[in-house]
Amino acid sequence: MQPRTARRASLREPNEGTEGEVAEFDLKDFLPYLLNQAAEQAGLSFQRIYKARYGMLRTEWRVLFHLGRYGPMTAKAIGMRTRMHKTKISRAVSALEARRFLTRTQLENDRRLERLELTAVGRRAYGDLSALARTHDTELMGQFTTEEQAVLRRCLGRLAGF
Amino acid sequence: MQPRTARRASLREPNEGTEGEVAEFDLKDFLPYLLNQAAEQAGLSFQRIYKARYGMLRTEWRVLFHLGRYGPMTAKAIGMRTRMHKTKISRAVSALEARRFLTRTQLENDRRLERLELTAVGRRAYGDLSALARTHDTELMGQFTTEEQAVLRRCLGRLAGF
DNA sequence: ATTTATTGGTTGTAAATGTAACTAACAAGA
DNA sequence: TCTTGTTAGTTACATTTACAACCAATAAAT
Repeated sequence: MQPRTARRASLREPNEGTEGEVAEFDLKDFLPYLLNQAAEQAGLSFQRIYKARYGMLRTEWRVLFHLGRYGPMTAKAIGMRTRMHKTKISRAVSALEARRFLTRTQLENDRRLERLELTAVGRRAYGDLSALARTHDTELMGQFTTEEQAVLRRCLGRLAGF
Repeated sequence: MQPRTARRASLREPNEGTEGEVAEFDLKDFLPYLLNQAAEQAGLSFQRIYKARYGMLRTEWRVLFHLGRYGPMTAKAIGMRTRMHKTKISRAVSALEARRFLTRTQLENDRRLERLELTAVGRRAYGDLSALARTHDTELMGQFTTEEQAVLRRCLGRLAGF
């Protein structure tokens, strides 16, 4: 059920300008793609650490980090800082609570809110992971010059909307 | 069931050095986080386009792009170029085939392989989307100076492992 | 030839995510 | 007070993804 001539399909015919004319641009030149690939690669080794060491998800690590770095706050506050969706936060908080990394306390003045606060265990995990994060960051950045680092941070911050 | 004194929990006590000493570093300074946020933001508007206009997923857009840009090739070849896992590619190819964006042809010399090739419809979608992608890229990059753009591309490429 | 390994690709299942609908608490208006 | 509307957070369900097991074709080894 194949075309009669076994025409050994040529798999590399570079296909210039499908629609007719313009200079082709590569996927590697497409900023969103580049960013995605870079983010994926850069996050990988650290992701493995908090996953293996504490069985944590990225969302959980982020929540832990926020509470460790900025002190007790509500889920809503975390949401505003990280732009994580509230359902993600809700689940991350539940998971962290289940592992005794944090406690919730309903606020008296508004019982919809709860103050989230790390336990001693949670603080220890935060200390451990944030130190590793810093190291990881230093390693990643180490391959660039000081100027490159500055540009990189500035541009990424801008793109991220900070 | 609350502590006796309604101690109006203070939600902002900046928490200096949980473990004791070191200068704190912010999540915004953590490269993987920055990259993720930037990638998410940068991809958003374009993602909406291919989703709304062609009901496509990111994986599908990538496969479409590869075939459109580099011509017919096997799933394996796409995998090597994009570092997408083979299951993702497999499903993306199925979806694109179902929508008549591509055809598969078993290769004669090795019947495990199939040559994937865009149909006219697929090529039209590719033309449309890649033009939009280029525009989107230009807009994103437009906010930076030429030097910044160069640095950004170089650093991201390095981080991505290209 | 007949195992044995490898490779390209698919499928099944569990985990993770997005989205919408929901609950409870507060707030405003009448 | 009694709607009506908002807000913080949770839950349910559908979609995506990850990971492992799988199948069929080829290649290598005996």
